[in-house]
Amino acid sequence: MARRCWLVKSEPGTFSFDDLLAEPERTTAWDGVRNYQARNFMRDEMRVGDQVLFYHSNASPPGVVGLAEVASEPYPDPTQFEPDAPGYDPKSSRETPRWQLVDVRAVRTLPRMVTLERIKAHPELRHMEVARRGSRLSISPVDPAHLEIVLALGEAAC
DNA sequence: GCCAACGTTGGC
DNA sequence: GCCAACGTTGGC
Repeated sequence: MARRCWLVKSEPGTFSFDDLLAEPERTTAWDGVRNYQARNFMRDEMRVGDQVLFYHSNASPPGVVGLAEVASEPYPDPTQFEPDAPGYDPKSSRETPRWQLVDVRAVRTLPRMVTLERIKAHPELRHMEVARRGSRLSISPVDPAHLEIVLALGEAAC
């Protein structure tokens, strides 16, 4: 099966790529996603080993800062059952959980972050979901060729 | 902090 | 099923 590539957004003030590196096994459950399209990607299409671009949103500047990978099969997001969690969903039940997630593991920090500005200025990368005006999707599929370009741009001498 | 874009909710 | 109101995202 062809390898799939993804981009996930995170606000560095909430959870940065350095925070991910600091986790045990450099891995965390990608919890709190409450958007059906993003959930469907995790539940139906992500596979262990898929490459993931880690994007800092609401940052200055915003951009891709690291490479990660999918590190688990999908499973129910435990925070949907926790009344005190921001992602608590009273309409979900343990019998038929509404929200699924995967684990994400850090692979490496990019020597040079690839800013949204550079992505938008690139003749091919400008077609990425994250470059779309008004794009709010927190998990999006990435063309493998685009991922390779982003990684190349993220090398120090480029 | 502003505000455009977008998703969700709920009245009808 | 429509759509206005509302809340959130996220660039700037």
